[in-house]
Amino acid sequence: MPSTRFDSILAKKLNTFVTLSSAELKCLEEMQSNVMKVKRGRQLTQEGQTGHKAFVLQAGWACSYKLLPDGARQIISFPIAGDIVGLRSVLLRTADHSFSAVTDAVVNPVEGTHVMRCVTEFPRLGAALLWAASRDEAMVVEHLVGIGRRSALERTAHFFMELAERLSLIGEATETEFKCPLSQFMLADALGLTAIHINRVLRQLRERRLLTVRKGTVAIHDLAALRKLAGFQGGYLNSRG
Amino acid sequence: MPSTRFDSILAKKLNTFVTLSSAELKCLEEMQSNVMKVKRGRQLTQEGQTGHKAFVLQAGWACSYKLLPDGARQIISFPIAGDIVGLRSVLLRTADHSFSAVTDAVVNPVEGTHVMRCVTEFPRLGAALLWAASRDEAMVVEHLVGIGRRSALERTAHFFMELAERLSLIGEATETEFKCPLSQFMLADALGLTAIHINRVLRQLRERRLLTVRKGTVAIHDLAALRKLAGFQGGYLNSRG
DNA sequence: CGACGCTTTGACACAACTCAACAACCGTGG
DNA sequence: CCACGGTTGTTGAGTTGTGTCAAAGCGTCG
Repeated sequence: MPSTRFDSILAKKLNTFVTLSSAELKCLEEMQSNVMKVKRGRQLTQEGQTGHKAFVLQAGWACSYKLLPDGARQIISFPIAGDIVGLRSVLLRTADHSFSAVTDAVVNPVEGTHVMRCVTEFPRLGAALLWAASRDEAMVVEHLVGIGRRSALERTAHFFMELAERLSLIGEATETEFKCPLSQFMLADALGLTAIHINRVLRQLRERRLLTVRKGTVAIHDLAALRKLAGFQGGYLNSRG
Repeated sequence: MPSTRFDSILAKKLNTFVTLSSAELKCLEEMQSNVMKVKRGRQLTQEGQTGHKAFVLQAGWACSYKLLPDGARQIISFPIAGDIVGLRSVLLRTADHSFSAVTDAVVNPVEGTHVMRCVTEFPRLGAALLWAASRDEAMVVEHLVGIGRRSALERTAHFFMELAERLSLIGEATETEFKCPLSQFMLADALGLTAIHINRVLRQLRERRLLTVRKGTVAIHDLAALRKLAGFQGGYLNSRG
């Protein structure tokens, strides 16, 4: 049994998919040896940039997004601790999205070549990373479905359900509550809405006694009703699918 | 120089990313040895299904989509010849989307385990497949941005620009025209709109002398204006980034 | 204390949806 | 060959969800 005391949060996550050998764990930890603290709001990757790194997020919140010519922003995802960002951009030669810290955060920059070496040397580790990437992609797809075919209310409910589940998997959420440092502007840019409309939606969720957002924490009042409203099927989030 | 006469369309595509050795090509062709004809409308993968295969599309059009409880449908993508479908579902144990043939089509079912073997035995081939997967994901992201932040008109223009580029890469489109067997209902479900509204948008594109869709073929009248309207940056589609 | 960022609310505008009807097309079978 | 039914496309009128503009409340931090 490999040591667990010094496992990174990423290792814990991948371990739910396949149990990694100590050699594989060692490789994974080496990959994350380079630590970097970043201030909130700091941009780490710029869309269109080449010669970039991937990042493992150790602590804090981040967001990946694209900007349009008219200044509009679409947020793709909110990576949290244990998530990998920019793996895709390593394969395509040029980053297809930007990436910023939402809160003060800790990240590990990783060279693309380093990742490739790990993957070819330890195929099982490669498979685990692929699984994580697939999970991320499934989240983007679910996001697409939400924006395309769910009402603002359903979409917002779904967003918080997914977030709750993800945070709970890393022990940062209970059944009834979790921290969430996202402003209504960010929620709006993620959900394809206006900050003003998000505000109205949040009020409705509050008045229906489903969910309250206040001072950076989300309180869930009626989980069952929320899941029903959102049509939430969390199967794509954990490895036991 | 490896033979090109018997290369599959997938091999051609991957070859633009890295030049494959004959051993790698052989492995790739073996992967595609299992041929299967499917009638239009036929569903090949069902969301939630486990123990599924991936598919390489050789000819014809397909679509991958998700259905919502209320019967609404969101189309994720329209795979065309040379595209791989369902790779992600192989990693996650359960398919996260459905997959149907839009026209009569020819596909190669591929076992997930077979893919994994190819990847571990030929890392460069694995990298090439990863590149293709990254490209597909970038398309989904761009799709998300469109639905979230572009108007119906811009979004539709962008959709056709991307399609034109993809088809042109496999030699199925000229600068001014290509075949497109998608009904307005499908366009609607892809673009997060109503068929009725798509119809109005298409009329507008026609009246502005930008693009005409008629009888399954799309005629492009003003490429430059369309790209500008759509804010189209096709960099994510080809391997020269 | 003022300034700034974020939230909240109201009144109004507009893009996209719904409902309804009809026209064009296509494959099928008589 | 034509008649037919079903699918797809087209158009109009009216509705609604979400965006826009404007203003005020609230917290926090310097």
